[in-house]
Amino acid sequence: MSKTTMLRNVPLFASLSDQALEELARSLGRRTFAKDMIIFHKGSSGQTMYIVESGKVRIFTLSEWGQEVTLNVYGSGDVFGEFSLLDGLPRSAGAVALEKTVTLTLHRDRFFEHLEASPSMARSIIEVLTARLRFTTEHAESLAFLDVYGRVAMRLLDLAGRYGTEKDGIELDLRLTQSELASWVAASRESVNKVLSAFRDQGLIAIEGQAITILNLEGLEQRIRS
Amino acid sequence: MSKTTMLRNVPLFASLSDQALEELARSLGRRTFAKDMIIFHKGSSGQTMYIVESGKVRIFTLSEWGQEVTLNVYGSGDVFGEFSLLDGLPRSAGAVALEKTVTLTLHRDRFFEHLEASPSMARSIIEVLTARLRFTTEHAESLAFLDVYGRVAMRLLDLAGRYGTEKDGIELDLRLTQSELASWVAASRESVNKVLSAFRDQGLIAIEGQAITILNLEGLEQRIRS
DNA sequence: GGGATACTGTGAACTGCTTCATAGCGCGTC
DNA sequence: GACGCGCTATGAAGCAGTTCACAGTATCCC
Repeated sequence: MSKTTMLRNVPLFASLSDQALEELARSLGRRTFAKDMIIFHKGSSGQTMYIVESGKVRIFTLSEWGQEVTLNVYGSGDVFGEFSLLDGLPRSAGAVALEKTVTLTLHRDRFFEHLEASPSMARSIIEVLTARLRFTTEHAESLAFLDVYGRVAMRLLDLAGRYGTEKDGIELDLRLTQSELASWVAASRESVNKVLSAFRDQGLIAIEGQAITILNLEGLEQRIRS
Repeated sequence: MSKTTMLRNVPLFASLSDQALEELARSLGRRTFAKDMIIFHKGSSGQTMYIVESGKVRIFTLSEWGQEVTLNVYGSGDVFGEFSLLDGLPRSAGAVALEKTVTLTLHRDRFFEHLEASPSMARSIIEVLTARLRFTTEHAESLAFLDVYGRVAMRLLDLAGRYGTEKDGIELDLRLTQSELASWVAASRESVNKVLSAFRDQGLIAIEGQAITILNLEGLEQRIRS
């Protein structure tokens, strides 16, 4: 896939004009990371945004008790590190390559050069950021209202939307343990286990080792409305 | 207070240059609302941002069962309706004047005119939005981890930071009922009542009718670390 | 004042979730 | 193969928070 096409699929840039996009694409660099290589550390002063071209990246931080907690996992086409690109603040979490991964990179200075040259680009970036902020604000509040079933369902749907590979349902082949899933939905590992079992028994999902297949999207969605 | 000074206190515009700010100030209108007047309805296509010059505004929406839920209350110096200004999407909630209130207004078209003229303004807006997004994302997730005590403490501190009037502690003279507070922290009215009583007994706050005075900020902060 | 209305305060029963405990399973390694 | 290790599975006990029920208090209106 061309650099321009990759950029086009980044929500932040999705509504840019073809011309602006191609110019921006020319500023993209490319970096390759071997498996288990650290891409950046929490607290470091980030100046770069990454787009995953191939491979998989884990975003992590340390919990209060020094344990690594996975915040997110990104795959081909996903963007990470864009906050530091935009606001210049230090990285709020670390990133590590889960396998060999190739990324396109965009440097803060390059980005703002383009921005100054193109007012319409500023406008579209602002609109996208605002929409995202609006969504996050509304969404986040609803998290506290949901029970564990709802929160697990929500997270599964989120993952499905981002990684689902269609195949007798939507398959999630992320290698995530129940403990990780638990930390994402603010619940105990045991509760998540029981929720998953319940979903399986209801025919909403299928479980095979660490792979989860979503059989019934709508059923899961209904579990969210508390 | 002058229009320029009001603008300067809006986080979104705080880092603009004096010149840019004064130009923007000239585009501000002024609107006055009588008590209980609707400022805008949920779903309407907003084009305007408001800065409260004097008075008090309640942001509200309807719950699933048709009941009005207060999302926020804004007072002098606060900004509301900025999402629709920035992204052009419909209002996600309604706004009503709680008392006679005077607002400064900024129209979407005016705003973008200035934006196109000033690239550095775009930059600073993007940085502010991103910082806010970053904060919201990180913060919001922690909500689900907190117990009711923590969530109430958090909300009280938030309100204190925005409305606190220093006076033998930080006084919150918002007329908010326990039910409203409860809906903000995703808990039952009864639980909130018990939490408040506990905080009072611990000497963290004082309660007089619907006014709450925070006596011990640090004590409250400690209740947040789950 | 008397009555209606809205809010606060508080106990009792119930429930969802956590914590604790224990067992089983899969996999790598010696 | 046998042991250890990490993950999954499941049941029992405990607890935080909800729901329910009702009493008390302030405020507004006739």
